[in-house]
Amino acid sequence: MAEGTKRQARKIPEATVARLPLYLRSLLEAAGDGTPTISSERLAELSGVNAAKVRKDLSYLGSYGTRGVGYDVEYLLFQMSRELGLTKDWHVVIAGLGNLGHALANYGGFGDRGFPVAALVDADPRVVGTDINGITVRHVDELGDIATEHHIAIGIIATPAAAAQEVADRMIAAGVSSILNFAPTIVTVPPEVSLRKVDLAVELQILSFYQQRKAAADGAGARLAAAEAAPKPPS
Amino acid sequence: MAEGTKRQARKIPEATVARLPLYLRSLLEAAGDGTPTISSERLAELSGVNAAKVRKDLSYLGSYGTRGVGYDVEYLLFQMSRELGLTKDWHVVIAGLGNLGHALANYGGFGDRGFPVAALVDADPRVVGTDINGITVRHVDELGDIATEHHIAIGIIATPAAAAQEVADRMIAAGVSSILNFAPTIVTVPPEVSLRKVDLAVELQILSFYQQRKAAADGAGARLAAAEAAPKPPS
DNA sequence: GCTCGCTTGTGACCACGTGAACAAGCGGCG
DNA sequence: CGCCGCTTGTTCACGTGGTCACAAGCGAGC
Repeated sequence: MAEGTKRQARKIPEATVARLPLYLRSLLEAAGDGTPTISSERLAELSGVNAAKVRKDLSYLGSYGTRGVGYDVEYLLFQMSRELGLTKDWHVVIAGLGNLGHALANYGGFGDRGFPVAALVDADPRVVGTDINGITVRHVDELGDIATEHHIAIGIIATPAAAAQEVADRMIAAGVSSILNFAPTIVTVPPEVSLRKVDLAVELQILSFYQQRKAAADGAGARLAAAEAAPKPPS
Repeated sequence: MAEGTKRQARKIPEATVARLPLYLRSLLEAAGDGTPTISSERLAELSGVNAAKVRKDLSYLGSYGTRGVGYDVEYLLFQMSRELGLTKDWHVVIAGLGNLGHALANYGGFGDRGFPVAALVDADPRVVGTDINGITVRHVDELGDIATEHHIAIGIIATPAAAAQEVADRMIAAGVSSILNFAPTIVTVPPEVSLRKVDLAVELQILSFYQQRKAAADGAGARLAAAEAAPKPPS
């Protein structure tokens, strides 16, 4: 116990981690209805996955269910919140206050879910100093002070693509170790920093691909085949 | 060839499809610099993946490279755009004009990338009739007319969670067959409809999980272990 | 025209995640 | 107190995706 090797936390697969928030939301819903216990099957239905996966995912957290009965909703909520690190608030900073950044700053849903927006930064002098949802926008150069001042660990990048890497670097230098990137570009970070990205254009293009396939299936095969047979480019 | 079985298009793995837009963006960047050809290694670097994966992904589209040289940027751009269905515009409708919907409607990036916003709908009578970015918001009841009128195949849901399923159902009834859901809830659709979801709170919670792990690794193991040993809920 | 270096395309292998099936175990009922 | 139904937790088989390594093939240079 007092060994030099610290006890390794259970290894939870990434795919499972990505589903935990879904379960959490479903559990909150069930708790709101006053349901005392919930079966894996019901939880699966609410979360849009299948029951076997739910049980396996939950088993990574521990054996919190009761055979023949199900899972105690409140208890599971507590354990899951703890595992997800939601027992404390995580202050976030939003960088870039264009259309999207503005919307994110105004969106109250973050604070409700334990992610209060503690600070806003931008590089544009016309935006710096303005007030959004009660928070004054400060200059991106002040990131270091802001981050230590508010104990910020999570940063959201909503800048244009060209500025994203620069902003990410500054955030990391300021001690931010988790970044959510909305800018349509690749941002590289050191391995100890977590990075997730959300790209709206990419999502639409993926939908477009399948839409295209559906359209092509409706008898447009010939045209497609012809295009495929097009000669290589001029050498 | 004139068989009853229509020629099956190459099967492209979902994971590959999700990366194609990244390659496309990198190729556009390279084309902007005037680069005539690009190697898989360079393309990998620009897209943030590894070279072997790039080659395998591109090979699903066909043998469009030249050994010893690389890929012709313009030609590959053309082939990829065609495969992704980006040779034509896809008109989209946005449902729900709260903070996020508003930002999406104002965001010019969609039109530029071939996804012009053709219509806006909302259920709130105070919002219906207002003008956003030159488009008049119409009532969600008119979805059927609007969809056929504008040939809309892609819908974006930016409503509150409670309304999302209802809106999705209406979109599908109106002929929309691809949906991008921003509402924090599970939406179920028939199998022939494509659905993708983006949930900001979920993304933050995933980051929170890993942040929590990092924090726990810094000597807070004892407290964690204690919490884990907590007794089961009152029976 | 031949060789050599470079880059693609692909086959084999491995890891991970998924889905089904089943034993273990809990609570309720007779 | 023992049986029975129900639900979990786990095991096993499978499919998908990722990585590596290498043969195939193209172009340049001599």
